Amino acid sequence: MDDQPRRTRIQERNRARILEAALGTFARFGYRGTRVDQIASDAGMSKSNLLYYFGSKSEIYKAVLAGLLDRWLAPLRTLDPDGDPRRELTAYIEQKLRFSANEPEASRLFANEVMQGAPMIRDVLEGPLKALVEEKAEVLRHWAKAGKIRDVDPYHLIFLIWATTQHYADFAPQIEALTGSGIHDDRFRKGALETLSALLLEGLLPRA
Amino acid sequence: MDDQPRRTRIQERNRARILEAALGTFARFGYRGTRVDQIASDAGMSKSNLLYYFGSKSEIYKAVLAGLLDRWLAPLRTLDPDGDPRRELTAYIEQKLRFSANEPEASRLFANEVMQGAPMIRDVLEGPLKALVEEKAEVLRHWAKAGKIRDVDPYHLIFLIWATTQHYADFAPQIEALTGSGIHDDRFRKGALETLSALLLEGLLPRA
DNA sequence: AAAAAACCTGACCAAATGGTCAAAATGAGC
DNA sequence: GCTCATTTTGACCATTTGGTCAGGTTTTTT
Repeated sequence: MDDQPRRTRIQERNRARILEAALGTFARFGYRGTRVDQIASDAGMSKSNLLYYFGSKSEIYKAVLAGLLDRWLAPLRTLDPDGDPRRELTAYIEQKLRFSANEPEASRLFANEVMQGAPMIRDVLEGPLKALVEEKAEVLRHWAKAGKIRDVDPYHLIFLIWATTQHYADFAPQIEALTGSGIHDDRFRKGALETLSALLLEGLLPRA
Repeated sequence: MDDQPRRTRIQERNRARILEAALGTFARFGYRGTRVDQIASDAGMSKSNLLYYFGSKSEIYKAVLAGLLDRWLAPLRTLDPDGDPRRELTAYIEQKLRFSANEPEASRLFANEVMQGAPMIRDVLEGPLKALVEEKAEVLRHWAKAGKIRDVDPYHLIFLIWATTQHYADFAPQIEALTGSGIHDDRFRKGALETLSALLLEGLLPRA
């Protein structure tokens, strides 16, 4: 598949710099809104030099996305069919919130790519992601059948967790404007986790 | 404030066309990623003619956003402090889902603007929106004190509703790839509403 | 230290982009 | 039909953008 690229130290360092800078601008302005020049200057090098490492804008974009998808997907993989639903789901939410806190730009880039119609990652969505989600949906159905959780549509449940956790990264400016804080703050993140998992597990209405 | 512009029929029609086309491309590509030329061609007119109606790209953008904010905010305004929490929240979720179904592009444009740091609407977020949200948070706290709902952080609760409902518009391509359907579909929307309100109100764990 | 390879720069280019303008075409009011 | 205001066009412009390239500089290898 991937042949070993055999990279120099300089290459290693500069490619990393470029990818980091590119993540920032792609996340903010999308693919079309991003200027190669700006990536270069953010990465602290000339445009010519940047293009020495990545032949074109779209090549940078693909490289950034490729590194991103795995990290985005990882938390879902850890959902354990044999675990306790309450524990498992709380852990899942926590991992997703942590991702939003630690890599908000990655979250926003993913959102941006999907909002544009997922032109670059459509095959991943329809292939590996779809398979994984179906597998985990089956886990949820199984829990429901065993009476461990209520019988709800597993897809909408998964979407709810994605939406709420990613929201803290994707809409960070709004949240900051309204609350004066954000998911990067430890206390805030703890509050979000508690409220989210409590609502998801116990619901809003008082129990009889 | 706004002086009456006194517009021709032609102006009325062409401005509307432009704003609609602009909504589409701004939602997809963001401000910087959008090309004036493309808006014009989507609106069925020449770039020159478009610029006869709106003097510049940013003028178009501002006009689109201005028309959008009210519609985005409207549902929250209807939350009635004297109503039954269960009814009120379900109605709120339904309105937000309807918005995602009927105006997905508006939802995506809003998301895009916020993700870029809300440069154009920051003052609205920090002013009117903040005030309205604080007001409604107070309603939720009041319900909690009256024992009508559980005592949860009202802000995270509001974010949960925003996140989940908007997700169906903003991440439509992903949802479509995974489920083969989307919020535009009546049956799908009904399913989303039922699952969402059930989860939010009753929670996932079976009641004792 | 010489040679080879890797790295970097600045000048350059064609295409695209936001925007202007004078003049032509179309419409409304009489 | 005639006049005047509105609308539309196409040619044009300066700037920006993605990308190339020849040659110079630094690092690595021998």
